[in-house]
Amino acid sequence: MAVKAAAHPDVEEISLPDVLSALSDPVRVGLVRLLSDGRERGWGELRVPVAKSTLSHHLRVLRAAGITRTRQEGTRCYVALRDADLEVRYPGLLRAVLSGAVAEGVGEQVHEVRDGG
Amino acid sequence: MAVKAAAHPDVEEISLPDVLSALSDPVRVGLVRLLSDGRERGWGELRVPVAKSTLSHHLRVLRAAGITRTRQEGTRCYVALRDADLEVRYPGLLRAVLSGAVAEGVGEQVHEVRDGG
DNA sequence: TTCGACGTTCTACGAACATCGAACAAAGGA
DNA sequence: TCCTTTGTTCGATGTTCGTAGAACGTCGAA
Repeated sequence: MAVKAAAHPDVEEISLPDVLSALSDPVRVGLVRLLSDGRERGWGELRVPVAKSTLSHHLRVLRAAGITRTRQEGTRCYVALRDADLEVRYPGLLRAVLSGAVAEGVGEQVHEVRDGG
Repeated sequence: MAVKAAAHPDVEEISLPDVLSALSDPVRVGLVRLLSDGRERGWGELRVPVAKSTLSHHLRVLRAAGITRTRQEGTRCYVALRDADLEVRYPGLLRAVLSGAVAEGVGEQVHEVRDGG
């Protein structure tokens, strides 16, 4: 199914090992970096050097860990960071991870593409 | 060898994915929680519900990730948290992880044992 | 209805991981 | 020297993960 009622854990259900495990993959960290400005992205805007099934897998892991939220609009899906929820659950964690990732260049393989880019 | 020149990465060599991956295991989080008061522990003081080879493995992962430091004294080994190094490398990360772990009870399977306890 | 675009799921595979038991090596004491 | 203690390493096992290709389902347009 192109559009599915993606399972998003409630804030209370987010688990620390799941979050850290999800963030231990450079591709997923790159996605989080891209989304860290708070703007939502369509999946077509994501440029990741993996097959689309693999990207779907990574986005599912992020979603299941409670790190991102997916919204459907017609056939297209949009993904956004759940930064507020994460801040409530793990204050300071996201910022610490992001600044570390930027400093080390983790996730630079993930890029963004403008419409028609 | 009971005593080995354990490989500790330099502060500059610590990698974020390695750190997050190391912290995504509840047993290792429990060890970090135990050490989070800054006190050094002898391995005999660590009560973990795993075989000693498994404990050795977990401590090696933590050491290789740069999270802990191991010191040898005779036949015994002592382990301590590299909290200062981690704070330099990833400011706020350790505290965020620890408070989340405490809130969720992650790593409670790891206990401490006093001499003769 | 037919077609194309989009994302999910299935299946498969190699790599990495957590775990254990057993064998091994080094330091200290009897 | 022999033995105990302590921690490492090896071999084996079952699981999970990252990855990809192929098939499928859904939506919108023609």
